[in-house]
Amino acid sequence: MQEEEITTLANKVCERMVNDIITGTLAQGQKLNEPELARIHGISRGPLREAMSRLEAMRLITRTPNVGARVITLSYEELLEIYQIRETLEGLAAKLAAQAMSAGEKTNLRLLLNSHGKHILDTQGQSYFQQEGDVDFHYCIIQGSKNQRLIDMLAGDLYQLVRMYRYQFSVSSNRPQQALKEHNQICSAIEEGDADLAQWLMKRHINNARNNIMQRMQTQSTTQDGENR
Amino acid sequence: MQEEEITTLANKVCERMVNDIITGTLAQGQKLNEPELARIHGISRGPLREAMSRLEAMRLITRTPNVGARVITLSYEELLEIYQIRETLEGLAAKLAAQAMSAGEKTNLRLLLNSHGKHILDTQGQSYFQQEGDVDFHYCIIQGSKNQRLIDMLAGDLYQLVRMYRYQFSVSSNRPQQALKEHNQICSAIEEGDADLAQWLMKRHINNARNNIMQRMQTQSTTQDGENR
DNA sequence: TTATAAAATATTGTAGACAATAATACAGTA
DNA sequence: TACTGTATTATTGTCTACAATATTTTATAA
Repeated sequence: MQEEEITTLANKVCERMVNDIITGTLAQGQKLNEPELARIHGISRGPLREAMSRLEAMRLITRTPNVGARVITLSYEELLEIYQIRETLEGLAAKLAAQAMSAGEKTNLRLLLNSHGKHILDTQGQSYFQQEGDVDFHYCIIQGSKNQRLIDMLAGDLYQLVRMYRYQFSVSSNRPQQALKEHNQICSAIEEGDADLAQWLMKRHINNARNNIMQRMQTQSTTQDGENR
Repeated sequence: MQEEEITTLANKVCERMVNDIITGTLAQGQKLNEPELARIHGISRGPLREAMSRLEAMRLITRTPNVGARVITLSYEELLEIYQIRETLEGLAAKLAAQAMSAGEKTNLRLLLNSHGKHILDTQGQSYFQQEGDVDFHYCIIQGSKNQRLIDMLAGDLYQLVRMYRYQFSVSSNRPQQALKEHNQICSAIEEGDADLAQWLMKRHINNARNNIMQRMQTQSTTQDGENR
């Protein structure tokens, strides 16, 4: 088999750097030194700069000509912006999914939620898995919309940002049961092909998630802002 | 004064190539030869490849490792996808603008529409200007939303795509009076701070525009598809 | 004549060196 | 001591050359 997943150095390093930024290995606001990064990843500066061009396009880093690149810094305000957009776009995705998902896809979605429910019963402290499970659910619906550009937007740059906020602010869901209930409601609406209801439920779901996260960020606020400027 | 607008070769060439793709100088589906392009723009392949990385991130070109890059090809289906997304996002922008625009900004928006009205009276055939004027109006509202990420999404990649469709399919508005009327309605709602109405009107406006464009594309269909594959 | 395989060519991917700009350290002066 | 201008260093931007892969051409055999 030649499932070698052919790719280029720039691609591989780009992926790695995305993860480094999201997980905080490359800290917020950190200056990115090209020769050093090239050495770390074992490549030359050419491909590295291509990777950085893509990171810039994803808005994970900012670049100033002749000065250099820095990792972005997250903010409460931007998180609000992102959730406003997610609410609208994922609402659209749910609406389209209710119209476009096949019977098989709907079945898989239901099975996914069942497994989540079982997992919550088994380990009622493990919120990390729930977090990823939440991702799976939303990811399935996004895919189900069949709108490729919408999929690219939500499952691409925007999703990386959401992941980054979750990692860096450690705001995994603390309400897995409630979230699962809302997921089930959305799933039912999709199964019944009730597009408008699916859209409305999804928007409310994301709005709830936002309020939850905001509340938790308030409490722990001003914990970040560290050694780099 | 040193308003030199400092920038890099990759940036300049990227901008130029964006325009070449949108206007069709680089035709849909065309293979992009790196040495040739580098020669044309008078730079080496390094910066050129950085520019292409950004074009790829904007999804104006597609790249296959070890094979090369091609300009994207537009399709009826993708245009539908884009309008679905625009309807949602610009609806959100109108809603936010109604809440966030300053008194001065609202005044400017009204003045812009007045000048459009005057222009339509003066030259009732000039649809190209109307097209750009339409852009100005939407652009103002997007900016007025004050949601920077939303602004980036709508005024960035997505907007370039819309421009590209307009150029390549020559679908400028053939209903300037009607469009202006709808613009005035939206403007009024924003002036009154009626966010929900502004959102609803904007969604309907874009939906109308989409129907108009689709109708015209139907008639001229299968006129494209040319000499390059 | 058609199909297959090998050679030749062209194109992309990568590395390293040089040039230009910015950041830093240092010295001189008020 | 504080400040300004200069020299030094470091970093980014760019170019050229080479390596690896893909494409095209040519030759050979069925």
